Amino acid sequence: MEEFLRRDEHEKLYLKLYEILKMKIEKGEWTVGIQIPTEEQLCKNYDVSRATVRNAISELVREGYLKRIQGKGTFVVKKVTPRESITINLKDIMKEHGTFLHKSVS
Amino acid sequence: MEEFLRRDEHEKLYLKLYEILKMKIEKGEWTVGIQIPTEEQLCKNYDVSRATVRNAISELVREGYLKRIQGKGTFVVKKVTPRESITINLKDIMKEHGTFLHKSVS
Amino acid sequence: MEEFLRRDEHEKLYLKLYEILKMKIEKGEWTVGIQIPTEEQLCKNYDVSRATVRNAISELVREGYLKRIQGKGTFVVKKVTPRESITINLKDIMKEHGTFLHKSVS
Amino acid sequence: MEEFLRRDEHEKLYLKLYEILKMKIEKGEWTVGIQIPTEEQLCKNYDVSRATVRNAISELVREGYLKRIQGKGTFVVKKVTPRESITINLKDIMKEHGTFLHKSVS
DNA sequence: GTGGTCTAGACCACG
DNA sequence: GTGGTCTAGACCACT
Repeated sequence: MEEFLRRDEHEKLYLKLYEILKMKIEKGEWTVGIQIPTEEQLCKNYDVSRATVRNAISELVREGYLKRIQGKGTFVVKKVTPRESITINLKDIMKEHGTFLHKSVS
Repeated sequence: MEEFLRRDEHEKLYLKLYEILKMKIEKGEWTVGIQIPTEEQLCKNYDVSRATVRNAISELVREGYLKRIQGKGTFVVKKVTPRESITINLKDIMKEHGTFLHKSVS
Repeated sequence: MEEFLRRDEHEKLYLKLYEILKMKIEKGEWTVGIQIPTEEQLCKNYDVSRATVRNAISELVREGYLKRIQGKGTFVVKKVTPRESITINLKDIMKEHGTFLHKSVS
Repeated sequence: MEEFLRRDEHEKLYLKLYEILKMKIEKGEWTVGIQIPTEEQLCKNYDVSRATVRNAISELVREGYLKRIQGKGTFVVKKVTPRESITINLKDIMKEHGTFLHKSVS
């Protein structure tokens, strides 16, 4: 509900969500230690399936920003520093998924 | 299974399939709102490759008759009115998408 | 929604639900082969926790009336014959699973 | 068809499949460079869903034994040496998934 | 015709 | 009542 996830571009949905969630950590909306919304809730907020949500979160877990604890929730464990933000991370993503982000973000 | 798609003529396969599918909408066999068979199924039914099926469907999507939704299926969204029939339509297409149809069609 | 599950009595909640579900099979409301409502749905219908629902279903699975298939659902696999009715059955359960039912049932 | 994947034990299906596939590499049935069966085929062979197959393969990709190439297939890129086999790997798995494999394998 | 993403929705394991 | 696994089956991107 809060944000928007446009389907039109030829960009992967789960990567769009990944960027949004990462931004929340970088901007300080989600600080280290807090529990983020449940997967179910994120499904509703962004109107995507749970697989898409899990895919986005998994990437952030792989990078060490989030930690999942079964039965409890998903938590922020590392801050995203602005400089190691999007542009830099794109390289990691591109390594794994090939080029596809032609994006900017000031 | 149902139909047959002969390769012999010097006509593009996907255009033959395109005509068949369009006819189904025009004849009312496929009405607005219904989900058409999956790409996989169409491959089997007409014994053609995935690319051929997607090419045919893509044309119908471009013309606004079908709509694809990833993870869900392909749906009929507009009726084909009889008068804008096959032969005529191909001309329209060629006009609009000159680069798309590399010619042909007897 | 349909039924009500009062917490007041000194009876285990999951046993009340167990009785209700068993009755549905006995009465023929749920016949062999059908899929019963999801655990999630039962939680809502009777306003109980997931654990309560799973406890009740587990007992019916143990007795051979229901079968759970991950990713698919829970199904009725054996009819409850009227004569092996509730009160009697609880005794049987207690005999077989002494440690399972920690007692009670007025 | 070839193997068997018993559902009964409380072990994750995708890990059972993971072990089977890994064994094929270790035993030399699948050698470096060859293309393994398609995901679709593995679904049929072991009667599991594609998600389960992908989960099993993903683990082997993470460990560097397999490599997926979109549009082409999945290939063996590193041999499983017997000594770094199951027992040792279990540590990695246990780190990620907690204890659950009580397994042996000579 | 392969692997990649996505949907929808179920039960499972753990707090 | 959360995250974890699983099913079933669709379209997408690429070769």
